Amino acid sequence: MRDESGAPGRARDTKAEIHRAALELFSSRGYEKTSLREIAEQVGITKASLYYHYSSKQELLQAIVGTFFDDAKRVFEQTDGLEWSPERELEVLGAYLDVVIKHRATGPTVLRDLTAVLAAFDDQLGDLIDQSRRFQLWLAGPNPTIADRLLAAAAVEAIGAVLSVGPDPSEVSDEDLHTILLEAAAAVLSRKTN
Amino acid sequence: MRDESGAPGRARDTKAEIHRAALELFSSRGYEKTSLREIAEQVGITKASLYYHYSSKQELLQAIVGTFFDDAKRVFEQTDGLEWSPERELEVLGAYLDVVIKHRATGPTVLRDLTAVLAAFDDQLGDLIDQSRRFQLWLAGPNPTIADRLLAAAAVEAIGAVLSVGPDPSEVSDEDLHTILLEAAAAVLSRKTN
DNA sequence: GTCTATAAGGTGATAGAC
DNA sequence: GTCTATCACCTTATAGAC
Repeated sequence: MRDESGAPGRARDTKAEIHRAALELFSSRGYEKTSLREIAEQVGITKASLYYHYSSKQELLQAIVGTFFDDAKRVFEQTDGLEWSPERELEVLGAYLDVVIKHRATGPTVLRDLTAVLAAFDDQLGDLIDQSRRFQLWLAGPNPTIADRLLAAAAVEAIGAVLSVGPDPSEVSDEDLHTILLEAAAAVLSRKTN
Repeated sequence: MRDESGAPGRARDTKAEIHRAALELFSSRGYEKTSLREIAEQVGITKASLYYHYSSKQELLQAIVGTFFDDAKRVFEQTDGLEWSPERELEVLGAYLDVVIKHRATGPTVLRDLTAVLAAFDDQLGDLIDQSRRFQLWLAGPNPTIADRLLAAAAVEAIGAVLSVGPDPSEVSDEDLHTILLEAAAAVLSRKTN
């Protein structure tokens, strides 16, 4: 009766280890190609035990990618009803960049098996895509041309270069990463007509 | 003895239809989640017949993505031993952009199931990654700082915004796409120290 | 919390008739 | 070129003992 859900006792270690092992395997081998047997093996338990902690493979994926989506969603929502201005544009873009930097360890999993990720978030998917679209449209500025919208998309893509450096901060610090890529994205947006 | 390999007789239609159906299904449902049964069903043949044309699922994927990789490789190789200059930088970037635009229909498949694609090109993978890295390093210019290399990566990522518009040229023409995104990528590269 | 054992079903691939 | 029939395998998931 000691460590149920709140207490950080031994019981939670297994769940955390499963999470860690899954993230690692999903990132390197991909979601579909990683079987629950492999994850269980790496942790040192059996498949059945794994099911005690996570009731499905999808739930495991949701636990891994979910926090990233939540954070991203918060940034997207931030622009709803917000009046556009050049300064706010940079602020919002910077906030999004921070989210990507923070969750860059989960980045490869999202990139490598987007299909599976999308399937796992099937119910929230409509909202997410919608908000992402509104986010990019907001970035495009007032009365955007098609070129403006394309540039907004390119700016967001440029931020994805975060993943071109490894997850450890050996080469570049998070601050440098933020500064350099925000500059890059801003340079793209500066090509807009407004 | 009429239509063997060269002649465009009826015989080749099935193979082309398989290719088309597979591209469509891979793009929408993903590679791993698309079964050969589904592809065969869509074409109106059986799985076994499919195997007459493509001897494995991987071979089908290779046929779909292969031409894109070949074209991309050619652009990458182009920079080997080529002396860097601002003008050439734009030329090379434009050539890469053209390749992405040309193959944008296969883009989603590569993006969505990168894992499977990488597995299918296991043997050529070392070369491809190596050449891609050299390509980005060349783009970074002479004596690049870490920031320069990051910007080169961001420029390449920005070009990926091609996929944010659909595969049909209804909204934007290929020429406009080229102009706008080349400008965007150039804007990113202009932040470099050289 | 973890185990063994097993269910139920789909997968890629092959053999051989037509 | 296409079919029917089948194989061997692996998967996710569950039941119930310890």
